[in-house]
Amino acid sequence: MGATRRPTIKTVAARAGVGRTTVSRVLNGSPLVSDEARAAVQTAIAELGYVPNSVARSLVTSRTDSIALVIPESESRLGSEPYFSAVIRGVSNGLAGTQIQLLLTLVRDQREMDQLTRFLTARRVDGVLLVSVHRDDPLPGLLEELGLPTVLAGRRSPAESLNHVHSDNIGGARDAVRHLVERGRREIATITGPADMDVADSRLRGWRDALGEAGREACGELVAPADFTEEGGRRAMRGLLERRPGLDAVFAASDVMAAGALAELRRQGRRVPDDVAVVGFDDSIVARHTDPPLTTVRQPVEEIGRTITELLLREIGEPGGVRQHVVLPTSLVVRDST
Amino acid sequence: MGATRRPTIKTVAARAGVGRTTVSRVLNGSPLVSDEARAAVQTAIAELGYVPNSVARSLVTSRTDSIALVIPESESRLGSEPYFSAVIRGVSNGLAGTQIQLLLTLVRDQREMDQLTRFLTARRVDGVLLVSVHRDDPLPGLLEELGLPTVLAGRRSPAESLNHVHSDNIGGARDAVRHLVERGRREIATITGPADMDVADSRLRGWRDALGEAGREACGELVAPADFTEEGGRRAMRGLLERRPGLDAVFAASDVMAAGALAELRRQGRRVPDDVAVVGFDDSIVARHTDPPLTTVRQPVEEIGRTITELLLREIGEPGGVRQHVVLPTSLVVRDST
DNA sequence: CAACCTGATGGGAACGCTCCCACCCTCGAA
DNA sequence: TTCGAGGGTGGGAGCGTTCCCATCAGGTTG
Repeated sequence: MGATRRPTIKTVAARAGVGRTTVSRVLNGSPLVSDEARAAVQTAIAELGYVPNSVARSLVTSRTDSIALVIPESESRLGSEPYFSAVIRGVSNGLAGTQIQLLLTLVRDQREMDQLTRFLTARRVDGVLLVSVHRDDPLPGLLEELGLPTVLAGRRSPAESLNHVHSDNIGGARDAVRHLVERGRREIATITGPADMDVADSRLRGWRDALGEAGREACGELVAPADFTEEGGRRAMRGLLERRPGLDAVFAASDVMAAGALAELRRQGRRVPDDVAVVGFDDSIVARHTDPPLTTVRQPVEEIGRTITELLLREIGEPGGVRQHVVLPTSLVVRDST
Repeated sequence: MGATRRPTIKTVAARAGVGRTTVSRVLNGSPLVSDEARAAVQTAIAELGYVPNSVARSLVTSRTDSIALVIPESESRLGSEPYFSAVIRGVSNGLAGTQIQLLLTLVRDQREMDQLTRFLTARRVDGVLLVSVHRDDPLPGLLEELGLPTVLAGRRSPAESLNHVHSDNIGGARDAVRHLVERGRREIATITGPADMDVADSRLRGWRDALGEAGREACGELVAPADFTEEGGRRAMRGLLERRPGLDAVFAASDVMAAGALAELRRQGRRVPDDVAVVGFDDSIVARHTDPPLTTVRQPVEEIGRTITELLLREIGEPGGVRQHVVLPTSLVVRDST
């Protein structure tokens, strides 16, 4: 019964006529091996089809050669939000060429959070990427305490102490609103993301800044809070129209919310952009397909994914370096909704 | 310098005044432990904040408590295709309540394929989920050879030998085309997915079947091959209009391709649905936002994710059972494009 | 020619766990 | 009273690596 078990380093050593240590050295690229020994080992490896057991290696090196991407979101958002897919793609790109594996962890409730805590405490990964952080998220603090290398996509607040990468949310939002001002819009409202996320704050601030520049008042009635969902965008739009029937422009802090706003505007018989102009944020796939196609702020989401990965790999390679903070530029994509 | 190292099972044993084995038994829920001993161990664990080292455990049990989700796609598709996000969400749901971790592996080129092969050969996961399989994909064969538990979302061919789950692609496509027939459309074309994917085949077959039922000829000129991308859908539509200027309906094998088709139709000044009716497949987020909103075949993608996960867990739990084959139902969602 | 270095090598120990097995104790049956 | 059964227990071995250290050959130095 040829259920031959997998060859180990010992098998290889025996076959190559050398000691275990020499095989290990070849495996790890040590220069302290003679050419003959190296050749013999390599032949043996090839003949046996030997693959090192990385679990055993992990046990002694206490590295896992894997990182976790943690997405702490209510189940609904991954999927409707193309943002996450793009981040994943970027992370995967950043990992290409390394031997590092990507663990994907969706945290939906407290139970999953507890499980993740144990998992991280057990140091089953070499580092963590954290996406979509909320202000009072306990995870960043835990990670800091554990001393586990961490990079955030986004930040808890402008005073973020951990490594983090985000796009220029303030500037992007400002550009969007400036664009509306230039188009001659008089009453420019905004639909914001969740109040406990810095990304929502920043985009709101960009809106406010641009209005200030233009000498307009950023009246509180013009601000409608939502939650980055389509339904939230719809509801926010409804509220705005009730409070300010005369508004002629809306800046939504995400494309998905903008799509909801468009739906509500259509339902109420307002024409876009004739009656109301709409700008989104993200330049996700939905922006190209809405009716009319959406003017939006493009942010380099995939590049965010790649960058957080690179920072994390650096941090894992040489821990305790200076905390990094990278801001990536945005650009306005003008379509037919303005 | 309190850089106290993490407690091990030995530390706990000493503190609880028992042997290592007893601690291990408590950890693994063995009934052969007295109540006092169990209590003592649990107290010690709590006091020390002990977390078992799963790497060490893996080394001896040769289980990894993780599975891989392999997405063998050219980089462009994850992200534009909401399909993958939904599968991921379903998989994550299926894993909730287990201790099993999800590894996400994007395979974009041969190098990454080789790396994955080594990874799987080293049995660094307990099982594999494979999504978006192509007919001549070498991976399923490799997995079969390795005897690694595997479940496919989709299948290589109707004769698939591995566990697999897919939606009723033939039936869904047939429903879509029947719907077009009922709407009185005379010349119904189709835009297909890649010829080397069964999912494309099946949807094509559904189109053909429905035409047959209606006593129409499934003329080859009405078939435009594409690749599940928007640009592909656009090009296919252009080709169809050149060959058959008189067509009045198109069934696209995915929403994203349908969106491309819509764009091309608009460019050429054809009205949808007045001149040409369009049906997509997936009921992804784009379908709701196209202009006009897209009639499409809903498939339960998230459920596919959950189901493949459940099958995989079962297979891992008791290997060598009967190969499973699950088909999930689709439903037609009628919107304004037909 | 002795003392020393330097490169190449291999065995022992350790990483933290599970599992096998031997042991002890208590109990009920013969 | 003796014996066997069986629950509860703990020590040893082993999982497949890496790392530390001792060893050895060969060459260089004074």
